[in-house]
Amino acid sequence: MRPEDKPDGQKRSFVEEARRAQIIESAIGTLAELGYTGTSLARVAERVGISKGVISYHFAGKAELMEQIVERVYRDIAQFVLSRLEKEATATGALRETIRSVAEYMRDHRTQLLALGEVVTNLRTTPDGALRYGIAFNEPIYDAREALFRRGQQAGEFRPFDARVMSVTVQAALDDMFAYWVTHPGHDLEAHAEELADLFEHATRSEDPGATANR
Amino acid sequence: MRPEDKPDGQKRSFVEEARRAQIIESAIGTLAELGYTGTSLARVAERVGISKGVISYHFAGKAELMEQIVERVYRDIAQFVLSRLEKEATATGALRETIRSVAEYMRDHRTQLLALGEVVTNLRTTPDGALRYGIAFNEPIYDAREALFRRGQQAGEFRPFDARVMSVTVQAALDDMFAYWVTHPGHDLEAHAEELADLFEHATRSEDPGATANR
DNA sequence: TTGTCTTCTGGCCGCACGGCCAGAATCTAG
DNA sequence: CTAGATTCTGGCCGTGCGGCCAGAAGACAA
Repeated sequence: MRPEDKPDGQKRSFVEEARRAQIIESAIGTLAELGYTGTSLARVAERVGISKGVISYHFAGKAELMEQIVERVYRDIAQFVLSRLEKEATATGALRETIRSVAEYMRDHRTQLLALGEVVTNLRTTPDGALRYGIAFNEPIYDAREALFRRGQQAGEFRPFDARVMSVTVQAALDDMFAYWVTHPGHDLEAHAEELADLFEHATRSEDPGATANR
Repeated sequence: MRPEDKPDGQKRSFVEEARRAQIIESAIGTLAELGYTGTSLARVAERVGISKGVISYHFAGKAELMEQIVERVYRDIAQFVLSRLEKEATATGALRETIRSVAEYMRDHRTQLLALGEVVTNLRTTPDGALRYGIAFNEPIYDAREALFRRGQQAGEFRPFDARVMSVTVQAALDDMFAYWVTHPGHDLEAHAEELADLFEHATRSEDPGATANR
């Protein structure tokens, strides 16, 4: 019996889990180098040094492999950033720390994030051609950040603005900071992040400097 | 002799140009609906109601067809936005008008911009797997907007900030405004654009309100 | 050592793709 | 009307893909 046919989830052997991780990492590397179109099961297998059939043995198909990549990378970055935010009391500080921590994660996980981008913008599972993830994929991020902005507005730290638009824009700024850094290897990622933090501090802060308490 | 073998460019017959345009439009529609992977020459031909070979007759290959799409859409939007900017005297006004005009273009050219995005993020012509366009594609936009920001800074309208980061971020905000609108059909694009204009006005304006003249 | 369960190999299958071409159809100039 | 140029058809070709499987190889408990 092939293990990927199991109902869902529990009790995978250690060896099996190791193989799955190995294949996932190979797929991540291939995605980052050759893009989604260039990532065939044959190439992923070759990079590990195994036969192509092993992937079919451990994963239900190419789609499941891709989804595992998204799940793993997404969970990882979310955990990293959220753990950093716990220490921040003010909304202003949390916003700046969001940008800093994301930049730091990008610096140390370039390959994973490139792969994530490839899958999110290309994987289609339904026959109608709709993207499996797409932008809607960011919705949980938008929601969380929106809540942060509202808190800052109620505390008087932030001026009144559309929290949803601000959330979307922050995410866009972070995504393109990454994309720009990837294509400009000499670019100073840290400085870019600080510049972004300043940018959004100016964009969000209350017009009246004295109104720090709740009005 | 096949017309696509001509040295480059001039004297294409009217009929031929019409066919090329027809095929390009079909490709744009297909890209917008089914994405890059789903856009085969067969499907593009089917949508026009012609044989697949006609595309090979009028274009050197799939890559040339895709490049023609980019060239056409890119030139169109650039012309639209630049014509709007001519009327603006101040850097602040030009920034706001940039955002407004791009949003208006998006509203009226949804399909074209979807297709442009598909090609830019997927077309690879070199065997090493590098993207044909990628983010570097935005470089002329960055340069022009950077010049605008510097002018505003010298005029005292804008605070000191990194003009390159601000340029990249404005473009990111516009791109994601489009992406968000595409996935949320009920979203108010115009309101989003105004919100963005406010956002960047706060982000860029000089700290000292009195310093409107050159210092 | 033997038997069973897990894991892997190597290769085959059908499919969709982009490219290509021989010849048919259509248009146009003389 | 005729001859040549332009445009199109329909189908064939090689390639690479994801999926699949029969049987070999390895791990391990009895």
